[in-house]
Amino acid sequence: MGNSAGELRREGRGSAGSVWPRMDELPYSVEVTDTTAAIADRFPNLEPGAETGSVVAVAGRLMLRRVQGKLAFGTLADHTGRLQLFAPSASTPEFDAFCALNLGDWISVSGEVMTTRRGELSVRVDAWQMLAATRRSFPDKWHGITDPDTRFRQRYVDLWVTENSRAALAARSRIVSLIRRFMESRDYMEVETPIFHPIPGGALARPFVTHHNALDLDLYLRIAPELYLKRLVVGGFPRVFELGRVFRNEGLSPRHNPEFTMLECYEAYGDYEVHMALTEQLVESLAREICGTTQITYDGRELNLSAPWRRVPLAQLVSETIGREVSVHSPIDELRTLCEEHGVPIKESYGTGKLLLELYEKTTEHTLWEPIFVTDYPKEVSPLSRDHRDDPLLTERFEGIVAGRELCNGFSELCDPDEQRARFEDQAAQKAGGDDEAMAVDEDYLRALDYGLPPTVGLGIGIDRLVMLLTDTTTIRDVVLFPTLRPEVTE
RNA sequence: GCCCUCGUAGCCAAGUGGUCAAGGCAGCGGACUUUUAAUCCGAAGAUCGUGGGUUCGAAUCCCACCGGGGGCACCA
Repeated sequence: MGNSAGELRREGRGSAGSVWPRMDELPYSVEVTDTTAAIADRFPNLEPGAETGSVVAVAGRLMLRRVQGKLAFGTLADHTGRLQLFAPSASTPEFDAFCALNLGDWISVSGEVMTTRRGELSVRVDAWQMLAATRRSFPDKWHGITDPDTRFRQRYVDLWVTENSRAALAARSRIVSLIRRFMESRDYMEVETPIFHPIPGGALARPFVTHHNALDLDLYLRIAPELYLKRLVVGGFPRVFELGRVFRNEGLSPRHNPEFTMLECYEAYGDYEVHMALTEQLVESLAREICGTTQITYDGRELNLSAPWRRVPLAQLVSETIGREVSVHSPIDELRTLCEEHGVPIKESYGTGKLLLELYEKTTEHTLWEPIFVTDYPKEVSPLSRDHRDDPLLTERFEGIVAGRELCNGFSELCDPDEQRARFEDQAAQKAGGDDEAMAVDEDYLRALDYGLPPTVGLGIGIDRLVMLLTDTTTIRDVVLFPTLRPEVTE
């Protein structure tokens, strides 16, 4: 593909000459009193031909322009919306230059708020100045950009011409802000733990590797903050959360970006029931704030996010799907046969827990639409979760599934250092056996557990997917400002 | 990584073997004092992603490469 940057061209400009504007003529600052939305809010019901006597100063980009000889109309866009500019030649300073503005130019305008004969709310251009010129032409003013590649690479243009883009990304910002407020209102303390990890841990995933020169040390970009956050609980902070980027060296898809944002939080003295309640309350409150309702539409289907959500053990769900009673206690050959029957690829090394999980993921997970907590995952596939109080082969772990996709993962935390060491060693053996995603033994984390981790529950929520859910978008690239792409080829 | 699919001017977009590759927007020149994607007139703008090949003839068919999208695999 070619270099698809906007065409570089700025000539003519009517009588204003070919070098206009000169960069040294552009202002260093400008007064702005109002956003376009604030003006629309303040004057909701003006009659046609009204004059308000109210003078405002607005700034943004000129998105449309309608010049008719001695009278010109413009449409100014800012981050809140659009507003018409009304420019009669008799009163507009440098009227010809105003008419010669290009679509996309940054300008500021001050003047009286009024309405036209047709009743359109406008600002009369009593004074104006250019703030920055576009020297590349803006996309088609009606069609915008349709090519996703161009949209993601030139997000700075996309945000102006694709309303959904701007709306989804603004919603993301608001969701992140609301999450912070929610957590703080429950006495959680926000912390920042390392992104460089000497031992990647806290999740099953392949990490990115980097290198520190002075220490001559390979470091890994974190795949999860989990183990550091639990060290902080050991350190005496009973409620901590981190809202930050994690990195996983995996394929890209409409639901995967190599760097994504995760909320992780830990609460001492609680078990997994506590965080199931927290999750459903958080999601419900976000839905109310962002969507105005808990009865949302996602990908064309209705979905009710109201708490409480169903809680169903994983083995029970699988049993319902395949019409046969199964559990981690089922004979391993029976589970292998069932996997085969359902077209689930398996490995010799899989125990009953892993086989059950595979069955669940391939046959059941995608069928779950309404929010549900799938609980009591096999110990074999949950190396950081605490044993289930009623069944030694299970853990007190849950995943929240919404619209057929995993939204979060949480569990009563494994506090027993000996048991944790055994689980780490089991993981390390799998890693030695060629599993790139298995965990390594983290001796310092084990030392922390030796000092005592109180009963604790932890939770991780994928923020990108949560934003997708609440903004009704089906591709993660629509909720990530600058999604990972191959570098553009430039000649 | 594998499979399918797409790539025509700054943007949108017709054209699927046959004269000099439609049209629109933006940009440029001109007309126009209440428009709403304003309208009208004029001129200009294209290595048809890149490189090979088949053919008398390729945007169109074949191969490779580059980039995108979808799916599979893996995960959140």
